This record gives sequence, C-alpha cells and structure tokens, in this order.
Amino acid sequence: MVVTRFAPSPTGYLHVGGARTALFSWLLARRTGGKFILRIEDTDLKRNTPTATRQVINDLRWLGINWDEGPEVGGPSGPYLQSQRKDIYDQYVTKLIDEKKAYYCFDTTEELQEMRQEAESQKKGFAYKRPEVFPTGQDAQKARAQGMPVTVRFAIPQDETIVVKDVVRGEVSFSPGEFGDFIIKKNDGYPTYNFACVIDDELMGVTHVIRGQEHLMNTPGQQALQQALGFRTPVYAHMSVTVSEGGGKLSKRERPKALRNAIKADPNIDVERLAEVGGLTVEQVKSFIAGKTTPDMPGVDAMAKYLGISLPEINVVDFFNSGYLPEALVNFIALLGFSPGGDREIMPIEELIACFDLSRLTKSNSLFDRNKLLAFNTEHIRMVPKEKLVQHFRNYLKAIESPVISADNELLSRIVELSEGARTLAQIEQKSRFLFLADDQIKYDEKAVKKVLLKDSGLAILQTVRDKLAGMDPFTGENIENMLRSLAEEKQLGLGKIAQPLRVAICGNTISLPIFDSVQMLGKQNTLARIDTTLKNFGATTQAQET
RNA sequence: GCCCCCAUCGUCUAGCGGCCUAGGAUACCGGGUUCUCAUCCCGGCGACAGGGGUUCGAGUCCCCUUGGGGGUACCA
Repeated sequence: MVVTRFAPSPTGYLHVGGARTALFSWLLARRTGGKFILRIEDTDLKRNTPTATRQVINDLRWLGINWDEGPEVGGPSGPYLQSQRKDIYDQYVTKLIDEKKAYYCFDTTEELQEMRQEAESQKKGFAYKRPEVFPTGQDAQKARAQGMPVTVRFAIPQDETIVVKDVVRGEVSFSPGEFGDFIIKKNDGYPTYNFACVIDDELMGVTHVIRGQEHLMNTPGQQALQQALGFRTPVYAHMSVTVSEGGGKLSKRERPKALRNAIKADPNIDVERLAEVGGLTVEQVKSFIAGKTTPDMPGVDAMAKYLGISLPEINVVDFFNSGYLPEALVNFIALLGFSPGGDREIMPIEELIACFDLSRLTKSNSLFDRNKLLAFNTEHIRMVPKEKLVQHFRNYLKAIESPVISADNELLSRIVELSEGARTLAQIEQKSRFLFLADDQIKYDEKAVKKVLLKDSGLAILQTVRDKLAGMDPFTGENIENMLRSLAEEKQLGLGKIAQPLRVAICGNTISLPIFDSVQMLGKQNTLARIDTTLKNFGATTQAQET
C-alpha cells in the first residue's frame, strides 16, 4: 500500500508552497487508495509558534486535504508530533553509537564556524573531520558537566558513491567524501530533521516521500542513515519549487516586506496609531520599518488592513481572506509543477485525483501567477454547487466580519445567484454590502457622484425615478424593471443613464447587484430614503454651480 | 567558493526523433454582447536561451557556454 505524508514544521501559517507539497502527497495517496499521514516536525523549539499547528490543521481542512493518521485523528504509529517522540529517537541514537556508526562531538558554534571558513578559503566544500577515536559516553558526561555543548554525529560511510533514485529527476549521484558527518542529535537533546525524518518515515511505513527540491541534498545522507539502521528506502519525488515574481522561493517574508515598503512610501504615517492596531509597541513598529525585525503575521495583517493596502497572498489563509475558493486554489497549485496532459486545466478535485501521476511532475520551477489563479477562481465559482458556494460565502463573510453575514440562507443564495460572473467572493460581498448597511452608513464615492449624478441630468432623472418609485405598488422587481425601461424609452436614453443615478443613490458607488433586484431587495422605504438623502446632499451643489 | 537541479510564448504548460507551419490556458491588444462591476463571445500578438555535435531528420539525444533555482545550520 502506498503511504505518503506531509510533515510541516509549525513555524507559522501554512503557505502555498507547503500546501502544494501536502496536496501532491495527498493526491497520490487518494489516487492509489493508500494512506496519507500528517506529521508535525516540531523539533526546533526556538522556531515553533504555539498557534502554528492549529493553523496548519485549519488550512489543510479548508483546502479539503484530510489525513488518515496524525494529530486529531490518531493512528497506530503515533504520537504524530515529533517533540513527543524523543524516546524513540534516543533509542536509535544509542544503537548507532554502540555500533560505532555515530559519535559524540563537543565543538562550539565558533569552532565550527572557523572550520567552515577554513574550507571556503581553500575553495573546498566543508566536510566535518571525523576524529580517529570516538569519544566515550563518559567523555560526553564530562563535557556536559563542564558546560560544553554535546551533539551526536552520524559517521557517514565515506567510500561509496550514493545514488538517489528520484522519480522526477532520475538518478542523482553524489561522490564519496562530498559531505561530512552530520549532526543527528542536538545539544538540547532533540533530533535534527535529517534524523527524525528517517526514523519516522520508517516507523510510519511511509513508501513515497514527496517534498520540495530543497530537500534533494538531504537525501543521500538520509539514505546512508537508512542503510546503517537497516531501514527501507522509500520512493523519492523531489518537486520543483514555486518561485515568486521577485525571484527566489515564494516566501512568507514577502508580506511584511510589502507592508514595510508601503509604510515607507507614505511620509505622513501615524506610527503610534499603527502600533496600536498592530498590537505592538512604537519601538517595535519603528524597528520593523527600519527592516530590523518582523512582527507576527496577525500584526502585519492588522496594520495592512488599517492602511487599506492589500498584501500579496502567500499563506493559504490569505487566499481565504481575499475571497478565493479552496477548490480553485487546490486546482491551481496542483498545476504548478504537474500537468495531466491533454490540455486539461480546470477540474474538480475528483478528476484531479483520477489523473494524478508522479510521472507527470515537471522538473523546472514555476512562478506563482495570481492572474491565472483569478481566472481559475472565476471558473470554480461558476462550477461549484450552489449550496456549497453559499457555505463558502458565509465562511468568508464571517472571517472578514462583513455586515452581509446577517443575511439568511435564502437571501444569501439569491445574492450569490445574482452575482454570476463574479471572480471572487470579495466581489460578491462588495456588490451586496449596501443592502446590509443602515441608510446613514452609505458612503458616497466622489468619482461616482461626479460622473453620474452631477453630469448630464443625473439628479433630474433621479428625481423622476424617485417619484415613480414612490407611487409604485406593488414594489416588485418586475414593476421596477418595467418602469425604468419605459422611462429610458420615453427619454430616448440608454438604460444606463436612468439606472446609474439610482444605483449611486442607493449604494454610494457604481458597483452593485443588478439594479432591479437591488432596489427591490432594499425595499421601497430605504430606497426612497437614500434617494432623498442623495438629492438633498448633492442637489444643492449642482444648483450652486448652475447659478 | 563548493555541491546539486533546471531551461518551449510575459506566465503555467503540451511535446517523450519525423504527426510542429510548435498546441492549450492565462495575461496583454482589438472588436462584439451588457443597467454598473464582472462574466461571456470573436479576432490578434507572442516561445523551442546561445554554440557545437549525433542523425537521412532534433524543441525532443550528447557536450559546452550562458541564465535561473536550490543546498552548503546544533532550521526544516
């Protein structure tokens, strides 16, 4: 049976790169009827953040990536948090030491640094020099007692070429002696990635390791470890990397960077207010602007929201907050570094599973193109069953704290229906928001007012429309439509000339749901009230201009 | 510096020696539909990085150059 896993380290939100790795592993498992495991690699105490595991789990769930074993669902090979598996790793470390396949080291960071510099000055790659005689357990105890750092290194066999058989890259060989003995147990007692990963993949029965290309250089070392311990070697697939517009790996750092640039570009920024909304001290904000530190994501997001700027979406949750559908995001990232062939692109998840095949992974890196994702999203909004779309919309509204959330399912469903062609959930929200604001909360967009109310006879038409609406009974969409159309005909004008002033009057700008439905849903009373406010506010201006 | 990977339209990609005058998608440009924003429809622009081989024949195989990416941690 195929067993795959996704093994993130909980250092922050799940970003699209991680989501893609998870997705490919998941797709393979689902395609083959195998098993997909979620394992949390939290062996670096310094980097873990308390909420990250929770967030990664949420993000995976939102994407629809479920796991057969792992946190929250359990399984026979648990625990699935590496921080809870220390005893297991220690057993294997001891075994290796006993067999003289690993040894204690007492080097300080500074000493190591020197060795590396020495190697570089000789234009050679650094490889740790193995001692002739391995220190004993007593030596280690003594060193520890003296306050020296104690680590354990794996004595990697130096006499043979290591060949990594990779599904996407073919056979990649590494010359003997190219890399030195690497640390498997850190001074704090926790295992390093390269060690814990090998142990867990074996113990959890992982058959296929799908991960980013950044791990390719780790693989020979891991294979040597597998041999030394008598473990299987799984099938490896090192995926191409997703790069960003600026070049380099798509990184979470781009969001704070974009925010910093935006702040710098604005000369009259209120640092104190910024600190307040970001939940930071003024000092922290200053340090951030200076490029010295980076605050946590929620702080970054809050500041961006306050400034009204949109940061490039990097984390899965960013896409959620921007109104993307998980179906679209999954479909899109699946096609980054994978192609089913046959010109197939837009497809539901079932189809994606059915056509997934490791042999069709792409070798070259790919750039994350948000434009294309938008196109995918538009398509998926159209494709997704309506009830599901309404559910997505509701979740979105809740997350962004939109007033539209007060709508019941029936109304939400109608709004969604009337928004056919929308590209994101954000657009649907934007178009329907005015229905859920109090009449005095409507903000009139300056440009819209100028363009449709103050130009031509916008206000006069609005007055006429107001009178007709006031006398209308019943106040139905059909009656509203008939009235507006016949008025257009009567005045020899396009419907736009009639509808736009009305639109601006009721929603404050030129973007809304179809006008007939908008007016009908808003209701007679509110419509008339908003028109009256509009006439009062902007009517005086025109008259003043005319005289 | 050292090691490794990669290279087709701006971008994602199809192509696995002749089906290629290089296909699709997206972006962009032009036109049409439309009450707004969108959607939608039609048309257009646009690529085999360069140089050597191999072969009757090369986008496809080999080598070099160049370019891009990754790694080089007591991070994962």
